[in-house]
Amino acid sequence: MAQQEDNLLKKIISHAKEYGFIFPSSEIYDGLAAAYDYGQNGVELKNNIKAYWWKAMVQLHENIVGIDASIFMHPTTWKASGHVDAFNDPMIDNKDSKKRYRADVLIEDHIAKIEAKIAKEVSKAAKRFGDSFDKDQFVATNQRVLGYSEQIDSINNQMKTAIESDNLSDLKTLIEELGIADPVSGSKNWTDVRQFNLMFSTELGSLAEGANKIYLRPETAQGIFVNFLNVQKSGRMKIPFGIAQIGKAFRNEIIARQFIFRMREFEQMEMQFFVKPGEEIEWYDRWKENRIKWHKILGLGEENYRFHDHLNLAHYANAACDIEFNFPMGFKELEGIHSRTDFDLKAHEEHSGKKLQFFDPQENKNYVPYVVETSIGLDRMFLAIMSASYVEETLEDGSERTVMKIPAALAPYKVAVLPLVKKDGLPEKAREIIDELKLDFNCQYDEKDAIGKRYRRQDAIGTPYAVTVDHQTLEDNTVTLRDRDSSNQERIDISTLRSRVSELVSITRLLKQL
RNA sequence: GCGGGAGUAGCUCAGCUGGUAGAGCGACAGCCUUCCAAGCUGUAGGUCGCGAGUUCGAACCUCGUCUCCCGCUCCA
Repeated sequence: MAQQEDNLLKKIISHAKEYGFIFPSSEIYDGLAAAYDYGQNGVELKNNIKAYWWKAMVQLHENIVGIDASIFMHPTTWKASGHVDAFNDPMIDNKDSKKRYRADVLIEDHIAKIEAKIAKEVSKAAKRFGDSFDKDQFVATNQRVLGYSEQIDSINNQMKTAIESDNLSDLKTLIEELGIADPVSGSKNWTDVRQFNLMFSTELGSLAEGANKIYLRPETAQGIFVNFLNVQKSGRMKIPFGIAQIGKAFRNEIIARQFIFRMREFEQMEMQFFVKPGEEIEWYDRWKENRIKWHKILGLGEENYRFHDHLNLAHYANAACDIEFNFPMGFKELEGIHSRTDFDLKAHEEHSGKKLQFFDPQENKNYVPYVVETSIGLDRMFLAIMSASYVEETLEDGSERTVMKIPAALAPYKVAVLPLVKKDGLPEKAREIIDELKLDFNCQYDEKDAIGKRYRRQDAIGTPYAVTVDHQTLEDNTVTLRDRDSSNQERIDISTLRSRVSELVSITRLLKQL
């Protein structure tokens, strides 16, 4: 089974390349790890996904508006958001077990062991002294406990100094002096401590001396938070309201793999919804429901989705879950829905000195709104659609076809117009038809090779409908409309073609179900 | 970053003990053909991932390097 799934991912990667969906970045130079380019068909699919999301969020909600914030942001943004501290981890590897640990966590675990010793002393003493036991006094006077406490303080100080001054070799020395062993193997054979900063940085300003270090945003959310007041004031928005954004984000992942699932440059579709404090859980639940519906309407299979509730919440959240999708490599995060409390806006208030509050006329008071976030990885959504759509079918006559059953509304091309043969005026008639259709739909024209082969080509890129012009067309102005998934054909009048196709492939049809 | 596997035409792969680089499919042009990868003719496309070394001679042997896949790790 696992092997089958691996094969599926491989097949999708290979199909994506062969049919112009996704190419490895700078491939002629051997590629660049974990960077991919969207090709001629990929970009169409990607744009359609964006359109479906944007319409569902912005167009359908009168209290949600969009923005497009800059990728570069003031460096203080990332101090406020916590990324400068939290995205900066000192890591150390054990050479024997090949396990990697955060150096500070190893030291903290060691401290926890000493604390456990103190606790043991305390409980022993408590037994000895019975009811007359004064814990605070014991801790303050017992020589052994005092010794442990001193150890802890000393280790903490050394660790803090080392981390704050970015002195990684001191950190390693500390680990060695404490005799910290790999919890798995017991080995003390450590590599040097290395800093992993997940944010990409660059210099702003052309002169190196005057240059300021700035970061490529590791998430799009902060662009929304810093514009909270701008949008609220200029758009006369009233709580509850949302701000949506589609844009690139960058993370220098230690390991970026699994095709476009984890890339260092990726695109997010995020919506931050600002609510009255105390109502956030109610809205969190509503957005969970709304978002899963958005996914299921696409028809990729309801069994391919599940919620995963977070038990360990991030520092800013009071509720969080993922919508997971059944990718070829198993169920993995596709979208996150987080109740971020007022953490971000408050942090930006503190760092900027600006009030980021909403005056509630009903309550007649100001407050910092709470935030419910929905954040979906566009590239992951792309992969989800590719993997759920890829089908190898054996036909009745025993031949095989590979068909991308991409939801019609998202397919790169909506219609292929095909003259049955390349003579008798059929190509001319087909051109007439496509000239009309291309005003509304992304169309393809193809007259090369036998008709069956042309159908298969369209199947491979997921074109949901094919219009075939035959000799009867010249007589009565009718064509056949072939359905990609069933291969069934219906004969319809050319004059009804546009409305018929529109009905089948429009995003509107999906939106109505939301 | 560590360990394992792999890299030859657009794709799937063959290529013997080191001796001038191959097939099928696909692509392109044309012929033929009235509905699901038919047939015929022709064409294009590879310094065998890259770089060094050994050798008279390297796709093949050695070393290095890059990229991809799997596992570990990480994942706001």
